[in-house]
Amino acid sequence: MRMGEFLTLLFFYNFTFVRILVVEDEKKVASFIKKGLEEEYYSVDTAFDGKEGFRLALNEEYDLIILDVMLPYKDGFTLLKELRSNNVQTPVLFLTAKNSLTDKIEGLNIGADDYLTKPFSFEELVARTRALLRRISVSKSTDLKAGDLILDTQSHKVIRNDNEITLTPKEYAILEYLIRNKNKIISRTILTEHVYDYHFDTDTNVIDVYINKLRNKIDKGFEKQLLNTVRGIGYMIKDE
Amino acid sequence: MRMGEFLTLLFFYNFTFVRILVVEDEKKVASFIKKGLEEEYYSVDTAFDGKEGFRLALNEEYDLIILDVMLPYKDGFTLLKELRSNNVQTPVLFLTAKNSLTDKIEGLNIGADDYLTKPFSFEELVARTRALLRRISVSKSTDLKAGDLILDTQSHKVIRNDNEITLTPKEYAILEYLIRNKNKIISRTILTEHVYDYHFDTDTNVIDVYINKLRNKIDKGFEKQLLNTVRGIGYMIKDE
DNA sequence: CCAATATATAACCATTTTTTTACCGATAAA
DNA sequence: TTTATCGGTAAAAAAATGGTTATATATTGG
Repeated sequence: MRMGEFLTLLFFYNFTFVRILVVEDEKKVASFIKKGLEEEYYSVDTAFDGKEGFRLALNEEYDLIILDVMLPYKDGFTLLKELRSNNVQTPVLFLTAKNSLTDKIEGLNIGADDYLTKPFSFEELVARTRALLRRISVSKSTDLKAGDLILDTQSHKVIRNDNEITLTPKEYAILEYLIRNKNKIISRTILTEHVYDYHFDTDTNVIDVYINKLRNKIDKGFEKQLLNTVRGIGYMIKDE
Repeated sequence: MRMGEFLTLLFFYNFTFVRILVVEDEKKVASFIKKGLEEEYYSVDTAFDGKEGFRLALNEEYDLIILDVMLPYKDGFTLLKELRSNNVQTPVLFLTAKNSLTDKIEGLNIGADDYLTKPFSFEELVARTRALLRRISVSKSTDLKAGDLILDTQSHKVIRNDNEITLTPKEYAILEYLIRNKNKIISRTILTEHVYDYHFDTDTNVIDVYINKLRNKIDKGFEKQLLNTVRGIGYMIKDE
């Protein structure tokens, strides 16, 4: 694989999902946020202490970090400072337990992009999240197209020939990746790696099976077949 | 004048702010309109480009939007279309720079309530503003609709197919929220947050149970199902 | 054309999510 | 006090999804 291709893949990998890291020691709160944000179609990781949060923020690529101030091992302020000094510029939304800290944050101005005082409404959290993501112009709201097929990234539905087709999450994930990389040959390995977290060889034919399911849903009965197989390699969605 | 009357007058003239958003990139024109309307006791916000206008219109609650057609970043037509698709039904008064566009507006009929061709007299603007506000305050119905279902926000009753259905308070609360946000996917988290005051995870299936109760009351026996489930996320009321 | 290999498809099952039913306690009405 | 209604819990039933496996079909090189 040439470097150019590799970079292209990385590029698309990052923009397919909007990734959010939640660093919060109260597991209930953490899983509540995770669940809620996932219902908004974000991809969410959680960390329960400062160290783990730091490790993840440093090694993975997130579009947003939601960060509790009070954390075991390493508090939010320190964590953020260390991230910034490691050149991690991911926007951060602070969660503060007490009102008293609010001024501190405003005063400190240590690079947090926004903050929220507990207890907060989930809707508010979503609003701030959207605002921050918009600010750095990460958006998942534009429709994707390939030929006469429209992929609605909001509702995860597909429209072709005026009728609406519902996709399952897995079907959607595969189709989205293929459309984002349309006119490029996508190998099964890459596709698997993207849709699953497998970073190793799996001798399974899930991808083939899902391609078949997708074909039944989006290509069946149409003149032009969007899902093309590239023998020996993988698949490609064509759109001139 | 009795005190009561006085208060009533005060109430109507001062305390019920009629909020108007002016989206206009020519700052001179914008501030001219703002100043003039404020002298008429309206509360006026301004935005100088389409994006900012969209943000404000979406997040604040205006009674009227005065919208220039030619705007940076996002033209007036697009802006309006996006607002409508986000269920913002605020009446819009268009400002068009050229006469030639006039017909277009009439033809397009994209949901503008009135328009004014530049240059206009301020008096004319005020007149149209009054007319629009009057029109909506008269026609303002307390009922909510989705398809052939009518939700009476006064009596908390529902009418579908000519027969009246009584809802319990909880049923009503859920249905009202869904209808107010119709054609949008509403996650269980958001729905729970609105119907209850929980701002944390509740590991319960009340929402599902109530959806079931609602379905029995409003969807049973009908061809078109209003309450759609979005697997893994929540529910949505559809109405095209 | 045949054997080898790759892909497509159908059937199937485990798991997860949603729907439905039954029931319980609190509160209001009779 | 008894009865009915409502809000909510819990668990069974039903449906959708994810994925495996087996088999059929297609493609390629020799």
